[in-house]
Amino acid sequence: MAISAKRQEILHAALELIAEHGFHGAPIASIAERAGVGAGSIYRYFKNKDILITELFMELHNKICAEVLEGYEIDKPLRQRFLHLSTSLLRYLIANPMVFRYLEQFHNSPYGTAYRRDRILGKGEGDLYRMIFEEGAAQQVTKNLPLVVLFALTFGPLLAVARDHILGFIELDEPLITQFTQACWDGIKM
Amino acid sequence: MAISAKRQEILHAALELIAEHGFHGAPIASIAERAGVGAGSIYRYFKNKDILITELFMELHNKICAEVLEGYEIDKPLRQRFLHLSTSLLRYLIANPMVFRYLEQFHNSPYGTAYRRDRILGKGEGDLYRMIFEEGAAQQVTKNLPLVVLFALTFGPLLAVARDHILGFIELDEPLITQFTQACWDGIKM
Amino acid sequence: MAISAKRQEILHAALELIAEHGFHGAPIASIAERAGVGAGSIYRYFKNKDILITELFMELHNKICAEVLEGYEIDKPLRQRFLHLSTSLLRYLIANPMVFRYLEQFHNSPYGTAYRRDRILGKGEGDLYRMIFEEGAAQQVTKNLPLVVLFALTFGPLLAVARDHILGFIELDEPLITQFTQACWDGIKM
Amino acid sequence: MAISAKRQEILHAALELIAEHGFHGAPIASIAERAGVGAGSIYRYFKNKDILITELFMELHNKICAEVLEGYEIDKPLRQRFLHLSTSLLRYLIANPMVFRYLEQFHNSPYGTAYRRDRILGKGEGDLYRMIFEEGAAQQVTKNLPLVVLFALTFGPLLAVARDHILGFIELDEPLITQFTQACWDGIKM
DNA sequence: GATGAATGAGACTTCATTCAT
DNA sequence: TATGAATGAAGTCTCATTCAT
Repeated sequence: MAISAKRQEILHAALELIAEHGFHGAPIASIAERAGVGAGSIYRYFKNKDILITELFMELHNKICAEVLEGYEIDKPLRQRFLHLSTSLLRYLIANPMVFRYLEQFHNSPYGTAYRRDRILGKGEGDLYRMIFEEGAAQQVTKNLPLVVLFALTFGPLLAVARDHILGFIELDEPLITQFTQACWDGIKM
Repeated sequence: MAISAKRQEILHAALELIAEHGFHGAPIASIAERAGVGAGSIYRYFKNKDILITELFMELHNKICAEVLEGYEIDKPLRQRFLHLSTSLLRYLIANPMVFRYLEQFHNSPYGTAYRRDRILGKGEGDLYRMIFEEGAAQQVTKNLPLVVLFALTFGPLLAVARDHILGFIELDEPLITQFTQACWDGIKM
Repeated sequence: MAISAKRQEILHAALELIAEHGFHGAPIASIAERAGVGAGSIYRYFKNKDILITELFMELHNKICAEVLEGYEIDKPLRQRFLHLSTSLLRYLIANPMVFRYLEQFHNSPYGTAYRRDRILGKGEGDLYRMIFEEGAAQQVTKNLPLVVLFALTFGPLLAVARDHILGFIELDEPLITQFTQACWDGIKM
Repeated sequence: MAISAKRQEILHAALELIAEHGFHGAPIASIAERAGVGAGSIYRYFKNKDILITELFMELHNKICAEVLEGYEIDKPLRQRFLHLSTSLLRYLIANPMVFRYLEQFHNSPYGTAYRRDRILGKGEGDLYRMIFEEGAAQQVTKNLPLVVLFALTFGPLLAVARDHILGFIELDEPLITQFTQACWDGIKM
């Protein structure tokens, strides 16, 4: 197995176990077993469990940002840009339920606390949303509310609906995704 | 100490510790110490830790339902009823940050998974929202979307904004609460 | 078993194992087994292994100081006081070989490093020796050398000869003890 | 790098690490890193860690013996020979603190136990001392005590004072070294 | 020959739960 | 009834040693 393949194997095993059973259900021994490596080997790739967990988060985060940027056109109208971002994000999350559940676990844990503020501050894909909200406020297209509130009106429903889809409470097909993201836009538009 | 006072003491201690430090930071020994009882005594009131945690959730849940119902008038217009429920709920959560954080911990843990479906099925205060959405759809006042999606459009932003307030990212005052709940209504209204 | 009896049992087990096999040969599990308690129980009496080891040292140290003071008469001539202390100490060490070997392990470990300076500074029985050396220098009875050197001339041979006795290289009987301590006195006297 | 240069590199790295941090602070990986070789390579030169440690001891021991013999004149008077040996040994130890600390670590570990008897039996430089003590007893110049006791009276203070110097509790300069070794002689002379 | 990735036994420590007092 | 000491399974991490490259 190539050197970096093993690292990915470990990250993948951690992703699956944590997504499925939470942090409690993912002891190092289980991660190692599922990854097909010895328990001690994990420590060659990650200094400790915290770092494994945090690096996994960062990889997933980067992946999502890249995904959402795909096809994003910065000179389109605000509404269209908003819908593009939200639709892409939602599609990605429900297509990758493990990623979604991992991120949920992560943000609701001591590990993730430090990274919550980042989202607010607009690291990553948040920055694109922030630009939309700021332009929107200037042009009186979106509501003149604090950024934090607009983020809540955007990500709150999106994550909730993704969760419900993944838990099987609803089946989000393309028409529904479209209707849903437009409803989100209704929430923030002037 | 009266028998049921001691039970409340234990629940309160658990609430505080779990809200503040998560489940990891709330071993039985600490809960007992903060409650001012012996560790063994907890097992007189609760068969095991899981049950303590679940019963605490149910008590908080009931408390919230009762709180939200306060002043609820079923024959007011849909919009007004929606705003009443959402405003009350949001006010309660930010006035009781420990409750909020406990519920977050709970829902993002193996314990809470089983109870997520309940919300969807309309146990508790969800039932009132459900009636609003169903009436709204019939009268073409609210969007004709699946209930689950409407729930997401309602609770998603509300919980997100409550979290941001509690984490100190924003200060929700009355005017902002009003603007915010109206924005939520904008999301679901036709 | 009385509460404090169990603590003593643990200390005794640690003493034996460490004296016999060194720190490497005394994992918590073995100490617990020899003490006849569960491994976890040790942590009820000692916050961690370091503290167990340090507290054991302090108990032994205090015991030795008490032992050596037995019958010590501060108004006797310097030589007699020196011989009393040294003889008592040597007798105690060879009568309690485990104690001796524990102290040797302790002083030659990261734990003990911090306590070496104490001896120099005259904590414990060292203080009595220090008084002898200072009076001796003033009266021109003992050599006018730095305290540290006089300590080395006193404790160095004493510990060496105790070790050899315990390892079976020599059998120290009373006459030999007497001759030996007098030789030590010869080393420091003017 | 010549084959035996690599072996020396490994021994030197082990010496430094063990002297500085004890056996706990000298895992094979660290020794290899400091020696500039791969971890596995160490096993080409030494069957296992125990043997590396033991061989290092033997090299140091031989070095010391050679050093002490330098300028030793077997037909000088006993006192002069004693002072020569002790002064040389002490000078060497305080000039090579790593060597001293390694030897201390070694002797106070499971590795070293087996080698303590050797010293008593007069391997190495001990043999020269033994001759002095035996001649001294015959000529009634030194005390008529068991060899083991005379060794203790000689090496005990010497090692103690070397340790104190290395730990910084005292600064041994030439005059002090002279005074000190004479005091040792006072301890063993008739 | 040399390397260093891989291994897994074993170390310390925590904690839910039991039970004698 | 209430207590809290006792337990031991389970978790994280280290490290001597091996072996494929």
